[in-house]
Amino acid sequence: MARTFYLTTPIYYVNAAPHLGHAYTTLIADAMCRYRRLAGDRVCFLTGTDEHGDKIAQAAAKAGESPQAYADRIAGMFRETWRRLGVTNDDFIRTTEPRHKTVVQAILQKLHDAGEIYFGEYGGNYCYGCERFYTDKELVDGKCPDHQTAPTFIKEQNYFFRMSRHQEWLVKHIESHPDFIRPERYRNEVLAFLREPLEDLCISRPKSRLEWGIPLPFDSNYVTYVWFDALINYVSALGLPGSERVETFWPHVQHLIGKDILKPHGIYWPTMLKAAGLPIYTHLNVHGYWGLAGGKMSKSIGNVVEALALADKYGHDAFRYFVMREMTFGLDANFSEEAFVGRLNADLANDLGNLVSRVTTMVVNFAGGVVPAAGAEGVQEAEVQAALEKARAEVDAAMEEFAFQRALIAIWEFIGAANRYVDATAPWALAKDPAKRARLDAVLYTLAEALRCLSILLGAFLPSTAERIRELLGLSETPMALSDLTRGRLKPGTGIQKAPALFPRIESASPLPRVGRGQGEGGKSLRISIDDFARVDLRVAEVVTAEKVAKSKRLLKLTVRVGAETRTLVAGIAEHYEPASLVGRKLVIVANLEPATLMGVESNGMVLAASEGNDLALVVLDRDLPPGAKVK
RNA sequence: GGCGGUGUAGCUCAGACGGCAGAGCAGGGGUCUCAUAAGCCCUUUGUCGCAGGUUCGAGUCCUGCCACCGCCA
Repeated sequence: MARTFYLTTPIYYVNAAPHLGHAYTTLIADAMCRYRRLAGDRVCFLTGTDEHGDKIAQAAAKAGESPQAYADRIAGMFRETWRRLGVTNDDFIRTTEPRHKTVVQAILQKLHDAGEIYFGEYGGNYCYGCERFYTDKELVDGKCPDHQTAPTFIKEQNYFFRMSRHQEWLVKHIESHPDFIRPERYRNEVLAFLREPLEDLCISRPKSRLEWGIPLPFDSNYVTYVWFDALINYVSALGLPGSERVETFWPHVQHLIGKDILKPHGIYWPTMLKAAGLPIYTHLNVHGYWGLAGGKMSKSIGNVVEALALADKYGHDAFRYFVMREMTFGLDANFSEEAFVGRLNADLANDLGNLVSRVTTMVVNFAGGVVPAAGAEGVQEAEVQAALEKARAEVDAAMEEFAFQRALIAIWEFIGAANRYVDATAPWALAKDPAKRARLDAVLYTLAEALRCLSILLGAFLPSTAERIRELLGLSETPMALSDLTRGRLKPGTGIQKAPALFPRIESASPLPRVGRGQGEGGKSLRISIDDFARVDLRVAEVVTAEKVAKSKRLLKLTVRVGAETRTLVAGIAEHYEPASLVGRKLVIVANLEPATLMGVESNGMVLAASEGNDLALVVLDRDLPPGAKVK
């Protein structure tokens, strides 16, 4: 039974570039919508940008741009990021678009006509940074607790939304709909907040103070408060209330947000909808934060923007997998490059990638690259089938409640079952005995089928990988659907290609000895020849000058003498060495490295240093030698 | 200050109704050779934050304390 499904991400405030937090929200929304499409549902997936308010006007002024030009630029970055990551949003709403303004004004007028809005006076300490008033009690030493700046006393008349009158039914609604706000911890938080009397909500800003907003339809001296404007995007993207798309999708809307914006979505928004005579959303799904410090080791990932850059470094599907597998929906999680690479190697390369690789190779080697006849099914095939059905049911249940982590664990249990099936049936042994041809065919058919089903199960989570698996199976033209998750859809005779590594293992940058496993045998491995090593020109270099690179925490700019030559290089050691302490010291550098520009400084070489966790030590000579001496 | 959450193996975390402490990763051993030094099998480790209490029996219930986090003020 096809359902209608409308999912929104928050619209992202354009005062910052897209980062890990934005990406997580958007990618899980994408996975959810892809999954619903695979299930055959009618889906609308919305994201966009929030572009009004003081902060934007100020950021634009700082950048020397008009607010609109500034918003255009940042909104473009979001659009481009989602395109690059393969996000399948159906629409992208911007609060500066005419279609949005029209709906905001229509709703404001309706509320005004219905007596939900009144004109009143308010005076208080206003912090421009926070875009809000503070009570005397909240100020610390008379200053804004966030910005440490003195607030400005402002007395002004404004329009207020009678939010207080909706408190009672909102509490009842939340109590009678246990999964209205989920997970439960956030529902409790909203209910706790609602134990106190709800105040009316100021929904306007005088134009004398702020022009960058949507004018109130009933008073041109005021613009709409940014939150009131922003929330309405969820409706305005569909059209005016009463229009066809609103009628179709709005009754099924679910929102997805981070816990930082729980209050506007859990309290303001339902009361606004109720007052405007629109249906209340069906679910508010709230996720936690990504921590970057979270332990000892994530120095390599300085900030949330760099964390997002790892998507390009290691692959978009790997990134999707990591964020969905690592965070329990609703709780906080930690992001580190180390954990990312760990997941990539253990789950994607070893389990999934290797399964695809071994199966396709066997079909090519043992069956001439063609899907063989299905043959008879025995106990072992029944086990694979049971594992598939279990995974499918679990994924389905998990996706009902945004439990992406559980869905992926379930899929990986199926991958494990398929890997065990390979070992248990040992096709390479069957291939040696012509009398076992039929059995071999049955095994290879079962495995090819497993890959086909896997491509569907993965379709919502690792879209490119799913597509690549289907290409190998000659199914790139066949649309994916959950309804095809039954044995027997793959036609015998279909040509199968040998798979290149879907997820090459990322070997650790630090040359830790991998002892205890396999003993090497000199294979293809990590080892290099003496000639390989000779290509690296290591030299002794004497530090002539050292200074910090402006605006960088970690980088030092060094001038060094290497033989007769003096060159500049940049080293990420500022957190461990004072510039002055380095002058005159002899270090070891890689002298024939391609030049690179770091923070605007061209670096011609690399300083060698050992590091472990947060500790770092430069490589130095234990006896004096002249600069330029070769190290080998 | 009030309310709530969390604290379980080296790491990340599961553990409705109280009944002999679990998974994945990492580590150790073994095995196969189709495969990405991958797979598969076996395997070590825990004062379950601390201190009391209820109980025949408590990560699991109660009380107090400690640490960290969140919401509110």
